[in-house]
Amino acid sequence: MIVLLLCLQTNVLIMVNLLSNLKISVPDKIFIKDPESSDLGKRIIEHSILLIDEIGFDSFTFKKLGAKIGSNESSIYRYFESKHKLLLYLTSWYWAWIEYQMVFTTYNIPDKEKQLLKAIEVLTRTIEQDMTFSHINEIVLNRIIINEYSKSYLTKEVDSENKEGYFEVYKRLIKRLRDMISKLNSDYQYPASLASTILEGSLHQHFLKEHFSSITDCDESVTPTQFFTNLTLTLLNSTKNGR
Amino acid sequence: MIVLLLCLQTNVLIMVNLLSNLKISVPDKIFIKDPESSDLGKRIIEHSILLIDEIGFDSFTFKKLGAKIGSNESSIYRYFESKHKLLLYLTSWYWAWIEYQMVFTTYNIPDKEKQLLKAIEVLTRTIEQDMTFSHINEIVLNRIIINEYSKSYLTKEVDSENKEGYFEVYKRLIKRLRDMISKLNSDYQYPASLASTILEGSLHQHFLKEHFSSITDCDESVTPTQFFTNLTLTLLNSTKNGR
DNA sequence: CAAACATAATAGTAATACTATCATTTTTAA
DNA sequence: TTAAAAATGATAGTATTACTATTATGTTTG
Repeated sequence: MIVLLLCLQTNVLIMVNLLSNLKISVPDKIFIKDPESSDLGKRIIEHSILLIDEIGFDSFTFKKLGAKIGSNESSIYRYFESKHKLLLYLTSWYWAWIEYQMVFTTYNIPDKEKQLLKAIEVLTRTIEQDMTFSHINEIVLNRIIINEYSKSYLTKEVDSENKEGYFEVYKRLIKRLRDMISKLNSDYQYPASLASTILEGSLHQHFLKEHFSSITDCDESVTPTQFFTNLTLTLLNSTKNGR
Repeated sequence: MIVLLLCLQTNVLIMVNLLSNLKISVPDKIFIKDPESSDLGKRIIEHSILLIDEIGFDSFTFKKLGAKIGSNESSIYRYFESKHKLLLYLTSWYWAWIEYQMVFTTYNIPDKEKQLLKAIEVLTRTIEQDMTFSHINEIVLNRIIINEYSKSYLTKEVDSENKEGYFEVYKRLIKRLRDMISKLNSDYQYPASLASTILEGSLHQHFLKEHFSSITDCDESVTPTQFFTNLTLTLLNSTKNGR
């Protein structure tokens, strides 16, 4: 047990070190000025995460954020043209961070099934450890993704924004998962739908656990990871070799 | 083929007749004044569906709706205290209508598996036939559910609104599906999570089909119904009798 | 036919989601 | 070192939103 904890801790430390030299890359059309390029920019990101978590995205405004960081509304508009773009930035950052973890932790696993299970774990788990390698609090950001992510694409502008590449990171992540599914069982007919269902469904189960507990089996003892691991393994094993 | 079409047609007709005597019941705390009780109320519902579909819920306002139906903003406020409550009304109505169809079409099916499959079909299919038994266009309302439903519960007020009973219809529908799952296979460990995943996941696959086709297998020839039917049957058959 | 009720018209408010302009401070480059 | 450039701050302004309140007008019904 202690060994396991040490391993986990070590893994986290390795990632923190790697990431402090790496920069999570977000499509640059999302922002006017890169928030990573200045102190004010970083404060905007740091405190927008905290404020959106606190009051919800719908009540969040640049004016309130300005007040919180002792800066001016008009200065924030020099980084993001709207609060919607800021949400796109935060979600792209989050998915790029998850993608990084997924690729990193599955890279050297030769067994395809174990690899897929590890990927599902990374994608569906509750974020409990703040990597603190930066100004971004990943635990809080994870809550924002659960509560607000859908709002980033459930808009009338989704098609034009998709063409601009604003959802590339998310789609790439799902395609990686889809490819792992297909590699494990090339007979399974719906790898992309399964992959997108795992990602979106996991966010949904986390939400239900908090707010509509009567329509989920997930609670303190059962995790969305267990539900989707069981689901995926059962699906892929039973269709293997035309069984 | 002709017989099948006639059967479908007949079923629809039976339902239209039944429903013209029945009233879809929506929790009455959602509205100030029942929109079914007056001509203006019905016009509010009819045209709010069309206008939300046209410009999206985010751009929708009571002022614009008033202009569209030749009525006054202030009159609409006598029916609903906010556009959020109107969305809750529309979604509750929709789920109650789906629930009615599900209960109706599965009632006399003795085979549990066939019954569950029928239920999944009703819950996940594209609405293609407008029942036109009323002022409500179900095809358009279905599109609204796909594009806007999440916004009705992804709010800071979700817990208090849940206590008020605003999501009862939706939860009841999922519980019905969960019970059918459990009846078919009592060994399966996650009947509620599977049921909620089918409902939410189906809306999501319909959305992906329209806007992010690269991360779904659903298209003109593959339906969300097929994906979730295959998924459910495989899951429930493989865990049956501890297999 | 009068009271009750429904709807319409108008006005008003605080907040939102910005844009524009100009002043001040900080950084950088010659 | 100093001047220009860049970043930030302060202020003001606009159209719209999401309502509330009041009063007027039309319509039903007992």
